[in-house]
Amino acid sequence: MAHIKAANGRMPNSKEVAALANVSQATVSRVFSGQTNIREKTRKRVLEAAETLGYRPNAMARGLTLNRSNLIAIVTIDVVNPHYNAMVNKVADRIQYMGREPLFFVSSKEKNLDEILSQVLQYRVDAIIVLSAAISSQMAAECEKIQIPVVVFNKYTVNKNIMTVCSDNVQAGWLAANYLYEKGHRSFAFIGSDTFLGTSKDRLRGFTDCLNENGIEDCIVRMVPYTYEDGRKAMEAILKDAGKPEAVFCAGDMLAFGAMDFCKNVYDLKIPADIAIMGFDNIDAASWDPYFLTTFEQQIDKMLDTTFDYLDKKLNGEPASEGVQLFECKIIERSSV
Amino acid sequence: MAHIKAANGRMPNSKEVAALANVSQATVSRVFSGQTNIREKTRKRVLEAAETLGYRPNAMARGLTLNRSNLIAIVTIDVVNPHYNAMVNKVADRIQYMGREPLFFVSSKEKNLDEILSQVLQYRVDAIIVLSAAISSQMAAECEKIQIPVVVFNKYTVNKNIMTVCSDNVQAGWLAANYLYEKGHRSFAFIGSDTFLGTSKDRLRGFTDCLNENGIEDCIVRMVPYTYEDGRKAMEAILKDAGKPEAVFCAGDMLAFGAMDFCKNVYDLKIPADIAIMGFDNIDAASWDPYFLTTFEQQIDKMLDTTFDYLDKKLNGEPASEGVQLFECKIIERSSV
DNA sequence: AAATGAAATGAATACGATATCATTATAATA
DNA sequence: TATTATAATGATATCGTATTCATTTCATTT
Repeated sequence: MAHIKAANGRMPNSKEVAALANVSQATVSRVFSGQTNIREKTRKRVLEAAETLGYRPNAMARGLTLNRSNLIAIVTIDVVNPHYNAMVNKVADRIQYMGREPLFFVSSKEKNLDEILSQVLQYRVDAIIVLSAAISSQMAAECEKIQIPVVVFNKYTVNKNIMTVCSDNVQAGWLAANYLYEKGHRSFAFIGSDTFLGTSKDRLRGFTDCLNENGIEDCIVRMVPYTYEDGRKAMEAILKDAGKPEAVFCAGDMLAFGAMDFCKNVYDLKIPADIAIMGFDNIDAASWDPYFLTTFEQQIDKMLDTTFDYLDKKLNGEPASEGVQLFECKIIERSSV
Repeated sequence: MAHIKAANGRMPNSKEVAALANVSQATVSRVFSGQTNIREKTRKRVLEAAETLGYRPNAMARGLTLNRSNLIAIVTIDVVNPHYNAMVNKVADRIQYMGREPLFFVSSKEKNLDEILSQVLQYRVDAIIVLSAAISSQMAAECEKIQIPVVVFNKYTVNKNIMTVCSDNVQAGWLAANYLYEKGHRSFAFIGSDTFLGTSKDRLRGFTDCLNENGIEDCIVRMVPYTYEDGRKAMEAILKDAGKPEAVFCAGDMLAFGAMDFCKNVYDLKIPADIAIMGFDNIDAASWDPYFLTTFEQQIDKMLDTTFDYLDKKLNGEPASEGVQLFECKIIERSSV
């Protein structure tokens, strides 16, 4: 069925469809914007003409008149992290599920977030979801002014006026220490990631808080980037400089894998007999044979529910309250502790 | 610095900026579209006014007049696969690097590709990059008609008129068999993924071709989804049903990991002494201690170069030839063979 | 068949930018 | 200073849709 007749490398517009269907442009518009007051006969004629010409409504023109783009911006950071990537995918899925399209913005070291948001705003997106990055209060104010809802996901922001959906990292850190302490460990190390610095710091704070409560003041701390290699190196540094701790808490499974492999294969330590290791995120590989890592699981789906409930309300003009929503992380017990 | 004065939840437009700066709207437009013929004094005045009002050009209005959106669509499939995710990230990066924005479309089982492309076209994207999915020739024809360049990445398509950038999977399969044969192996199995069925089939074809050339007719074949678990199960089935082959070629590292772990931990086989295993993609984990997997590396960066060279040319109106571009895969030798 | 109200359609305009063409200001030359 | 040539700016049409308001068509009732 050769249904393409667009003349000159341009897509046909509603006017041309109207001409072919012998109706006004307004009628075509009504058919495609799902209005009800259209005679069935007319609607059919219009749809046929559109099919013949290969017509598709122009989203930009529509956006211009409606003053909304049907786009939702996802602002991410540039990092290879299975857990993070999976999260991004889920967010994109949800956006599509609500009938909108995800517009992607990756913030690198060069471009700071404000610069990027400035770009984002050019597209008159319906909403903005920022993953693991901090938004300036100035930019937040601007978004509020022009009524673009913003959700900051997985990054604790102080601003009371924007929606923040985040795991309770401080609590998780505390739980980790508590769990390890109760298992009988008395000397500790922490490997965090400066790629997710805020998150790592929170986890570390909860971790040391709990240790302090139990009268333990010392905790070896290494902050490194976020790769397997970094986990190995951090572990090496810990073992060399400070001697073997009884338990290591890693703010990321990949770091934990590196640490585990280094302990096992270089220092010939048995896990958990000689040293206990705990991770974070529960990525797929955490349940694989060589690791079977005790780790934390974030309630991503619940967090997404909250995020999109909020956005749905906001985008429908219903009231919705901002503020920080914290979600508990759960320990997944395996055999590395 | 309170620089936001947008009145009523609407962003200011160029007219308002013009009024404040005492120039015509056209002049504001010229300043923001980077024209040169503007007196420095005027430009400064305009920029100040814009800053005061928090003005940002409306990308939809601009797109409407220019008849291009500055958006490039990335059409992906919904799958958790580190290698695939990394690829998607890289594509997004490149799009941003060329000054455009990536618009995401995830094609699931429910929505077929044509339906999605129909959506895509509404946004009048400048170009479309389809990852690991097949585009119908009808849709390809339509895109060509309206002059939207399309690149199909990592999925072999027959259509001669659209640009296809793909690893040479048949050759890679052949190379795998050849490599294993030369290492002395004489009985083989293949684990492929029906998530990436076309790719797997090509690799299998090359694999068996080479085996046949060496007088080997038998090859156990399992096609499964794409997870670690699937790799385990496939391996289990192979060992149970067909007995232990000397070498297994997996069309994906995750499958290989599952297969390896099953061999090691359930059947107590030594790798590579008892059984050789070869993977595909060279994801990060392939170089980790527990696996150290011999695998293939795709020349993603070169493929992206080709992709974006093509797009750059097309988008600048320069001639560029379509067709299939195949890229060799390289064996990364480690210790699983 | 005429009158009435509701439903369907058309005409005109707004949305916010770019680009063309006309006009004015500026600089360069005689 | 008068005369050009050129640079800078302004006025206006245009892009493709949605929407308001006016008008026509249709079905229903009398």
